[in-house]
Amino acid sequence: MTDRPRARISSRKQPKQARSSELVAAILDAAAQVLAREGVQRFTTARVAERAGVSIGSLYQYFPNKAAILFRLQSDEWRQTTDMLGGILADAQRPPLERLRRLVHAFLRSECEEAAMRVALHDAAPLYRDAPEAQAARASGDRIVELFMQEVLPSAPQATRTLAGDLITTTLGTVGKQFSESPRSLAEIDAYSDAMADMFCAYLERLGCGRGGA
Amino acid sequence: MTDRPRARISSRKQPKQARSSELVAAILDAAAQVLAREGVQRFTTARVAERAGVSIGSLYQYFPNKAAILFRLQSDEWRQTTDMLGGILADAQRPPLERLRRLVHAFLRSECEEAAMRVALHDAAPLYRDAPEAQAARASGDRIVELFMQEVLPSAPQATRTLAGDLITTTLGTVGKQFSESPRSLAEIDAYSDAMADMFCAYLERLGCGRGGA
DNA sequence: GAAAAATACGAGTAATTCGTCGCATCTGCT
DNA sequence: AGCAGATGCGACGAATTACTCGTATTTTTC
Repeated sequence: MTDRPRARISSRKQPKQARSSELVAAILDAAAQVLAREGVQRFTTARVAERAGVSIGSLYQYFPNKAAILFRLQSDEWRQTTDMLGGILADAQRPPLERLRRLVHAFLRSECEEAAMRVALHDAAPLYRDAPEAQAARASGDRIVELFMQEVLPSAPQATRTLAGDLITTTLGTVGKQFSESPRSLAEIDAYSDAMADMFCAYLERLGCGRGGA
Repeated sequence: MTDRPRARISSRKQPKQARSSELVAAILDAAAQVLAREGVQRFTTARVAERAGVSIGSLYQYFPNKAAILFRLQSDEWRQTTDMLGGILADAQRPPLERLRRLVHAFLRSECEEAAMRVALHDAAPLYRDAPEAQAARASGDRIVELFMQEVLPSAPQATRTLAGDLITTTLGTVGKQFSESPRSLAEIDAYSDAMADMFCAYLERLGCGRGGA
């Protein structure tokens, strides 16, 4: 824990012409493919460049190093996921616990899509985990959850709410990751989602002591 | 997902004299240290051998490759953990849900010990995850849980029980792993354990429909 | 259309890695 | 003591890796 390779992750150069934007897109696309098909161990800049039909030199004009490519993929995933989850939780029409159940279903479904890439991306975490950008990205999701928890547990003490929110978020994320490592049928996904939602709801209703929603 | 490096993990040679047993022990000890201090990226056979005060050639006489060392460390961890958890769950004196709560506490505490090594070991999973030995090891833990679930949810249908057991096991494992990635105080560990146990108990009691233990 | 800027190229470098193999040393046994 | 097998050694080969840099090509600007 002394001397992990410090990752510079900030971008190297912004594409200004159309062709370079396409090049960056091609690289990201190829990176996702290489990651899914070959795994982290064989994820190399040379392979990504080759699959993208781009020279290795061009790749390094827009990404300062290998970790930056991986982080960019992960970052795009995170943004996409938080947007989706934020949308579901904000739907004021439905009772809170039903929103939570929908969220669990949506999350597990999305985790199981492109599972190979996501698993490999997770395997690559040690390459970018320590980067400050990564920690900042995580924080934004937490705020959404905090608001939801205030709605569903208005009378609980702050500490309890934060702890419960953290537990649910962590469970959803880590269990979802683990779940998606094996190939799953739609029926399995729904069954597991319902079980997880049941668990969350039972927990929250007990914490709320009879003042539950659904 | 086509062509991951196939890991031969079976042992190369059994130590027959005392000195070679000590050598193997020294290697495993050094491996744990290197893993904890340097992380997976810098976990190399040469570094392990050097730290163990042993030549690289000797190392390769007892371990067929790098993955075998990591797998051996992981394997020892698993055995130790399953033994502990099995002991707690088998304690017929206490009501089932109290045993579960104790189990959660014990598991989180043990995860937080040697956290650095465990995190790095987890990062190394892609190196041995596909090995058949690893999958066999996982199965043994599941049986213990299955028995416990029969005790706490005797009237629930088999499918429900299995699903709930799987969910709880997975949650405990993955959330515990994530939780232990940050340094934690004893108070934090206890608070988080209680929250997790609360969640499990609320879930199981709801499933059991009023026939809970604690 | 020419100068300037942006983009693309890919051979080459330096470093690191795993794992082998031939030889030296040690241990137990008669 | 003396031998055979077990153990220990570490320089070395072969492969892979991330990343740079000088040059060629394309696009934009005037």
